Amino acid sequence: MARAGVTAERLAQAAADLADEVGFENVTVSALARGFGVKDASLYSHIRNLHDLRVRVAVLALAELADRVAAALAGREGKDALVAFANAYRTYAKEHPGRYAAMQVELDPATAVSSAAGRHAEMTRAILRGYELSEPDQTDCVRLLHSTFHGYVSLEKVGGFRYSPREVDVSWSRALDALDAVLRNWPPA
Amino acid sequence: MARAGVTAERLAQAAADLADEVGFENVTVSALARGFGVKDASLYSHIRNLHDLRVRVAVLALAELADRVAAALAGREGKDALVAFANAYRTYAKEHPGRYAAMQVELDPATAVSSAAGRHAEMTRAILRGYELSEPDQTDCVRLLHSTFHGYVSLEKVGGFRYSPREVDVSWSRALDALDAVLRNWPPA
DNA sequence: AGTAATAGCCTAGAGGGTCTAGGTTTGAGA
DNA sequence: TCTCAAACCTAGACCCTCTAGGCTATTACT
Repeated sequence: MARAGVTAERLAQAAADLADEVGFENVTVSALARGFGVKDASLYSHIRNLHDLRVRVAVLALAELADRVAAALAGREGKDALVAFANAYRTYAKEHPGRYAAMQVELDPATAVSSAAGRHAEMTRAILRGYELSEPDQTDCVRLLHSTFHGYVSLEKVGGFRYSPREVDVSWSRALDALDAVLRNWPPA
Repeated sequence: MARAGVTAERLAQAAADLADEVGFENVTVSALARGFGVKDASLYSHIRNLHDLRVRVAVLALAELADRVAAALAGREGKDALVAFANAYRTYAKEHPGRYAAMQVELDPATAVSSAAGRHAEMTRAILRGYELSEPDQTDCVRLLHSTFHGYVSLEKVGGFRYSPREVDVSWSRALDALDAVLRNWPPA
């Protein structure tokens, strides 16, 4: 019988696609094996276990998102850059809910360092260059921005904003206005 | 043989405690049944299924947190109130990681309405009364605040802030300063 | 007090998932 | 052509969810 040609990379890709379809929590090694026309046990020569698979999806998603954000950021600065970053982030989360959920798995330090997480931090810092901020304010701002983006996207997904007629997109762009304002006028410690 | 005295409420309580111990995702009907000295199948006369159990934990956590926030808010206004709310939120999330995770399950509209979610929204609006904001800005602010709180707490938990020496508590209080500033000076549309 | 109804608990078991141990096939290079 | 490691397999242990159907303790009513 012909080989299915499974590799860890293909598994991660397939798992990511499946996650976007059925939800990150519902991705199973079994379902993946079925997809490749192979027995469950076979996959364990490519991945250590389910957690390992999930981490691979997280790393993949982190890199994909970093690429998108980098593209969105090209040639922009100041508020333009802020808005481009934020929208790239939110759009990715909406288009790839499973991948986005994967990004929330806790990575062990080694994996985190070798992942695209550093690029995300760098790019956020790049935005802040338009705002005349120095350390440690910069770090505080990076944390605030990331928190707000993630929080908004994540509450939007679980339906936390459904109980007001106010359009979610409008609130989002007002939130970006507010972030821009606070970065331009960062309060002294 | 004596009855174990299982009720849906006790199950939700036990599930919440277990969630804080082993993580919300790892709460199983089986483990719960073992805790009560009862067979798995017996629990299904009290809960519909695992999802139902999780929703009950979410509702429980929502109510508990609302109580805490209400207590923290009593007699405060303006920035004091903002900080008290935020800290009550973050403290609860840290003390009860499992319960906090439960709060992120998607509730169907009926459950959401009958839950304490409304109280949370009301209390956030109460804070904003110290800031001279009217609709629809108020709704935008509620969303921004909630997003930032949730985002920060949630990134902190998965270790997103571990890669800078800057103390997480300090960044947090600077974020609250920033939110206060932006609420006092909410940018026009 | 006697009885009927109900709620709480049980056994049995189907079905699906993770993961290990150990065996067989395949393909690429010596 | 032979070798050997990688890719895949079977078998099976173990845990989990949830249904069906049955027994029993408690409660509620006559």
